[in-house]
Amino acid sequence: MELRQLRSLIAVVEADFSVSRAAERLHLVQPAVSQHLKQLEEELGTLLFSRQGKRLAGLTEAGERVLVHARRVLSGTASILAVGQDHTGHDSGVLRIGATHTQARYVLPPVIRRFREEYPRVELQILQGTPQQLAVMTVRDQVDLAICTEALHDYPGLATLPSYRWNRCLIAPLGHPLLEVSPVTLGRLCEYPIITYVAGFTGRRQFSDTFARVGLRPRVVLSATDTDIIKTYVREGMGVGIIAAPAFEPVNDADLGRRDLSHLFPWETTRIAYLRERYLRRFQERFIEIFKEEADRMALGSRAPRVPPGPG
Amino acid sequence: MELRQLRSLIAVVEADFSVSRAAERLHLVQPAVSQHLKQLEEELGTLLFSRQGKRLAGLTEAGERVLVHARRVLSGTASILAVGQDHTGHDSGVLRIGATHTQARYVLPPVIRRFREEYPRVELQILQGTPQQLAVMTVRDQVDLAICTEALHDYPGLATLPSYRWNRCLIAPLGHPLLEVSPVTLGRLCEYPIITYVAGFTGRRQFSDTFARVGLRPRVVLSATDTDIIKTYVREGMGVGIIAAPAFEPVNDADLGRRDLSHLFPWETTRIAYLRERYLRRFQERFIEIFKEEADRMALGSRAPRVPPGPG
DNA sequence: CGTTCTTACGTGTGTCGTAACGATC
DNA sequence: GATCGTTACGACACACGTAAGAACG
Repeated sequence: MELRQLRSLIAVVEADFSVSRAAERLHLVQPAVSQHLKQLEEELGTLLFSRQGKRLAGLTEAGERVLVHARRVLSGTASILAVGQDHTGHDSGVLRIGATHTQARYVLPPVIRRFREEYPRVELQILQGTPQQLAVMTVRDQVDLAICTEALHDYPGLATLPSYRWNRCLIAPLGHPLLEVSPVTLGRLCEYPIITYVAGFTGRRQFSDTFARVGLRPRVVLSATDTDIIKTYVREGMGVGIIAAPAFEPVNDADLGRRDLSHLFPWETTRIAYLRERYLRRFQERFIEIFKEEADRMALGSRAPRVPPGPG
Repeated sequence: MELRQLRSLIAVVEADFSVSRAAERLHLVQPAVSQHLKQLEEELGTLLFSRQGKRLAGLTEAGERVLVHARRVLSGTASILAVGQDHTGHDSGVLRIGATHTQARYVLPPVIRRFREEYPRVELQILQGTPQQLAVMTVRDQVDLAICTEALHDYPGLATLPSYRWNRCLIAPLGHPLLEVSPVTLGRLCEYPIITYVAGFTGRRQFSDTFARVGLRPRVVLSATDTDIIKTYVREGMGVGIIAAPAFEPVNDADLGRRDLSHLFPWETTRIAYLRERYLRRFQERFIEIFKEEADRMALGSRAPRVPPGPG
């Protein structure tokens, strides 16, 4: 068995079972990749691909199983290379961060700024996606770190560190009655059209559950994945927004009124996730540190409780 | 990076940094192994070994880190080969079981007997060790499955399945006063010299803690790792034995009296451990099944509670 | 002086690329 | 007929083994 054979296996799977495209990606010619697959199947004594004629159609059961471990193997070699780069003293490399829009837009900027100062030679990549997608990207080693609030529990291969806790706030055009009335209750919220996140994003599940538990049905007239979109339509007067508190920017959002809602909803914990077994380079660990520091600083301004030391 | 380079790295470490002996084990000549190490160090740009002159003395920090992942990589390739063997239909191979003496002597025999009938072409190896050693052997992939009650919690890389619960019983020469008096209490036990397991074995910690918690100090006059040894000295009249109940054999031990002590001590859970990430071959999973079935059968004869479904 | 690792060199294996062939939509 | 995979073949690379040299106890 050779590493190149495993690389070809994975490349073919990720190229939707096109050997030619896999070969391109690997900077090889197509017969070479074909040979790798053949050699693997011969050594293992089993077909890894189901075929339709000559064309590859999918993985056999054996193929699925092999794939899992092939990924582990190559992840291991990547870790080994990373150790090397860490010890050559070059603080250079690539840091691939997976984040939702809310994280990338409102939470990450100060973190990124500090990180860039410390590691100017590290190329930063921010890849966006739904929490679900981020989790998958992380286990597939397409991002180094993922930052999100949801969907991480289902992947035992991921280690997750709690980074900060947050809750929601209400935003509305200045002068809106909900900004004046005291106190705000779940019932009051239901009297107005609401704009918030779509399901699967930024604590939407807990949001909905909170109302459901007391038998209320909020009138969500619009939901979006991005806080920006929510703000936009709040400004247009389509309804009141319920957003993650860290996403409110006092300066840019001075035209909007804001009220804290942490007495109404459960606190959410945003976590940093990465592949449990992989080697984290120095600057990757440092990024996590900076993130936590900035998160703590942010928490000082709010009433957020400390993150629990809980397990991943 | 090539797999052979990683193999050489590991072999050299496991040969106490002798390149020649590593080469022997790998069925290579010594310059070949030297070259592998050199290539690895060159590719990573770091020394992996600390040297005294030409001789290798130990691993550098980078070397230690690389070693961890190199093991993962080769464990992955082993899993891939195992998938292949599972799918070629040959139910042959090797099953390496790590067990303490108590397990190997009193619990495993019926399991092994059934397993051998089902898989006559699988070679069985029973490797003995302390629970601590067994855990290490498992993470190093020197055994496939380890069966023990202790020391597994400290290794996050291990998956553990609860298999059966057991408690202790008292053994003494027939006619011994402790066999007659009713009921047996911790206090009564302290009146007699006791023979039981050494620390780190077969629930010795819980044994000692139980007494300590009520301020009693049992007079342990002899401790051993093997139940056989304990029985021997009980027969010689050196004291009463406190052993794992499954280790009492009504037929062979007819010359000894026995009393259940499960009302005095906490129940222990024996677990089956294996490397979390590795692929378990069919017959390996089947062995676990058989083990659990036999454990259940054994539990029917005792008052043992069902194993909890708890996590690994 | 034996042991152990390094360096040097030749041979043979095997990997990849080119090219021609076959199948499938 | 264009696309995609397989087969055939040759050139180049390189991994291993042999053999000789250098450091260490």
